[in-house]
Amino acid sequence: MDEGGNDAFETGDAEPFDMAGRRPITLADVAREARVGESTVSRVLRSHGSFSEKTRARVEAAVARLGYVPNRIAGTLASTGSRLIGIVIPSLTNIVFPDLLRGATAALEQEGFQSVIAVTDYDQDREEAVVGSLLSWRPAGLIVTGLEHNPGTRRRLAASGVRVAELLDTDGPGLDIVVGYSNRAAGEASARHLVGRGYRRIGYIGHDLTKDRRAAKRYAGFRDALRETGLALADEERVASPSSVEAGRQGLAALLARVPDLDAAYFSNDDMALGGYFHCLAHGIAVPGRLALFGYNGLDVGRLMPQPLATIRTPRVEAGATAARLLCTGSPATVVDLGFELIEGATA
Amino acid sequence: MDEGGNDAFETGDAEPFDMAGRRPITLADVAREARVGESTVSRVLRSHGSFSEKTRARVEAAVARLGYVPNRIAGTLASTGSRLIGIVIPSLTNIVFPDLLRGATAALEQEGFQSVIAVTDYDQDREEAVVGSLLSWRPAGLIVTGLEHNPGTRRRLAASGVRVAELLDTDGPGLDIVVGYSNRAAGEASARHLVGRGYRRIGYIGHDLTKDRRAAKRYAGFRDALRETGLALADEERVASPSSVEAGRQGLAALLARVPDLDAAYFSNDDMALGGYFHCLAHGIAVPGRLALFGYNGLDVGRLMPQPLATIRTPRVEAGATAARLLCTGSPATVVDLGFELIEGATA
DNA sequence: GTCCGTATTGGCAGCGCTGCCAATACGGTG
DNA sequence: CACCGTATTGGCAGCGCTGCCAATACGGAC
Repeated sequence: MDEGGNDAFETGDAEPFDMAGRRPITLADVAREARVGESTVSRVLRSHGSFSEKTRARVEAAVARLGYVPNRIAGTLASTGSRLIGIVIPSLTNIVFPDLLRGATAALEQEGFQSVIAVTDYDQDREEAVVGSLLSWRPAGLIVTGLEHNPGTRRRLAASGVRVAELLDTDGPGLDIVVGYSNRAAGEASARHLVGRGYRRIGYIGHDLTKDRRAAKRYAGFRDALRETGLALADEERVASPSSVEAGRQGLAALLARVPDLDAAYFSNDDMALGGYFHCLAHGIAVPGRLALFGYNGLDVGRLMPQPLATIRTPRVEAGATAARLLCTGSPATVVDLGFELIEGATA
Repeated sequence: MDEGGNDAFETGDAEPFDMAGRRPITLADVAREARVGESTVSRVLRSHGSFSEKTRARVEAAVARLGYVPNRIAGTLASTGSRLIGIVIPSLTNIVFPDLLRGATAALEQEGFQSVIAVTDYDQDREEAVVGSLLSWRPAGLIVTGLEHNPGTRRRLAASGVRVAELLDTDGPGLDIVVGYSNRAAGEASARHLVGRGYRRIGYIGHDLTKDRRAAKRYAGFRDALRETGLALADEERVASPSSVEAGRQGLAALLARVPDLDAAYFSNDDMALGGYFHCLAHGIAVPGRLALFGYNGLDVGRLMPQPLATIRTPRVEAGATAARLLCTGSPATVVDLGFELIEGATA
C-alpha cells in the first residue's frame, strides 16, 4: 500500500503524485524510514540541536535510500528567514554587472545563501516592479545598483524591512548598506590626469546619461574638475544607445568630424574607449601622439591592447562580495568606500 | 488592540514582529480590511476564478492601504508548482553566459517566472552540488549548460522529475529539452573555411578543454575536418587558464615562437582571438596577409575591430529565451537546433 | 411569487517544514 | 536503589497561502 504502483488511474483521494506518478518524498517519509521523529530528522539535516551519532547515521542512510531532497520552500515558510538574497542589476550586457554578480554569488554561496536576480534595463519603473517581485520571495536581503531609486521603490524597500545594499556608488545618501566608490571622484581624477599630461582640447564620448546615473556623475566630476583648471570640454558626443564598443567607435568618429583638432577623448567607459581605439587604428590616428584615450572600469581587455588603455580600475567583484557578506552577517548600516585605481596605461 | 503600538516590550505570546517591531501584513489582514474572505482576496490578486468588480476594487484598495506584498513562499507551498526556474551556468566571466541569462530572464519575466542562478566554474562536481541546491527550491524547471553531467547530477535530475533544458550544445543525447547548435559542426565549418581560403599551416590556440567540453567538441570537429582535407594541425597551444583575451595573446605568442611560419590561427573563441589580434598589432604581424585569425561566438567586439574578425556567430540570447519559453509552456522533450552563422570578416 | 442555473463568496484543511515543549533515556551520586 | 541533571527524542501547532466545496446571492423564466 505504501509503495503502490505507477498506476495513472490511482484514485486514492489523498496522495498527490508528480508527473511521473511518484509521490514526492517528504521529511515524514524519511522519519518513517529511519524510525525516528520528524523533528529528529530535521535536526540532523540541519546539524542543529543535539542527537546521537547513531541517529545521525540512521537518518543519513534513510535520506540516501529514499533520495530525499529537503524542500526549502516549506523550510523557509516554517522558520522565519529565507536564505535568499535578491540582486537587482541594470543590465547583463555590460560585463561590470556580471562581475558584480560573480563576487556576490561566490560570497553568498559560502554563507549558504542563494541569489535571485532581476534586470532593470536601466529603467527605474522596472526597478520598482522587480523589487516588488523579489520582495514577494521574502529575501533575507536585497542588493541593488546605485543610489537613485524612484519613490515607489524606496517605499517598498522601507515597508518590507528587508536589509538593502546599494552598490557601485557612494555619491549620495544611502538607504542602509552602501558599497562602492565615488564615480564623481573618478571623473575628477580622470580630468586631472589628462590635464596633468598636457592635454588641452579634450572631448567626451558618452552614452545615455539620463539612464546611467553613475556615468552621469563621472561626467559631471570630469567636467567640473576640468573647469577648475580653467579648461572647458572642447565638445562632447552622446550616443543615444547603451554603451558599447560600437557606440564608442561611432561616437569618436562623430566627435572628430566636428572637432578635428581634439587632443584627448574621455569615454564613459572602457567598452566605449575600445571602440574609440579601434577607430584610431582603422584611421591611422596615432595614440596618444595625435589623440589620447581614457576610459573607465579597468577591464582586462584594456590592459591587453597593444597599448594598454589609460583607465580607472573599479573593484566590482569585491563590491559584490563585500555587500553579500555584510548582508549575510547582518552588519549594521554602513558605507564602504572601496576606492578605485587610476591606471596610467599608454593611451594617454 | 489591533493596531497596537511599536512597543518593543510587547510580551503577547503569539504575534511575530519584524526587526522594526511591525507584524508582517498577511492576506488575512487584507481580507479583514476589505471585509471579504481570504479566498476572495487570493482570487482577486491572482485574477483567477470569478469575483465582482466591486469586490476587486475593495480588495485592491485594502492592499494599497496596507501595503501588502504577497508571500510567494507560502503561495508556492500551498499550490503545487513554483514560478521559479533554476539556471546553472559554468561562468560569469565569459560574456556568452550573461548573454544566455539575458535571453532567459527576459523570456521568463514575460511568463511571470523568476530565475535563480548558480555558477559551476566549469566543475561537474560543483554542478551536482548546485543542482541539488536549486532543486531544493522545487523549481518549475532547470536550465543547465551543455550535455555533459556526472552521474550524480543525472540521478538527481531524474529523481526530481523537474523539467530540464540543456543549452548551447546539440552534439549528443539530451535529457529532456535541448536548445543550441552543433559545436562540432562549427569547428568543422571553421576548418573548411580556412582551408578553402588557401591556408595550409594552421595552428590552434585554446584553453582548458577538459573543463570546457563544448570548446573540446569544436576542437575535435576542426581537427577532423582538417584531416579530411588531407591536412593536419601545424601545432597547437593550450593555455591552462580559462579563456581570456590575455590567454589568447600569450597563446599566440607561444605558438608563433614554436612555429614561425604559421599562416592561420584558430582560437577557441573570440576573446582568445582578440588577444591574438592584439599580439599581431603589437608585433606588426600583417593580418591576414601574414597570419589569418579565426574565432568563435561572434561577439560585438569582433565586428568592430579595424578588420572585422572572422568567426562564427552563435545565437546565445535566443537559446536562453527559447529554452525558457519551452520550459514555461511545458513543451514536450525536444531538440531545437538554432544553427550558427559563419562570418567571413576580414581576418581570414 | 416560485424555481432553477449561474455567479460570487467564505470556510477550512492542508502544503512540508521548523520551533517549542514535554517526555523519555542515560549516567552518575549519595 | 532512589534521585537528579543532562542528553535525546517525539508530538504538534503553526508559517501564509491555495484549492476544494458548500453556502449564498442574483437574475431571469414560468
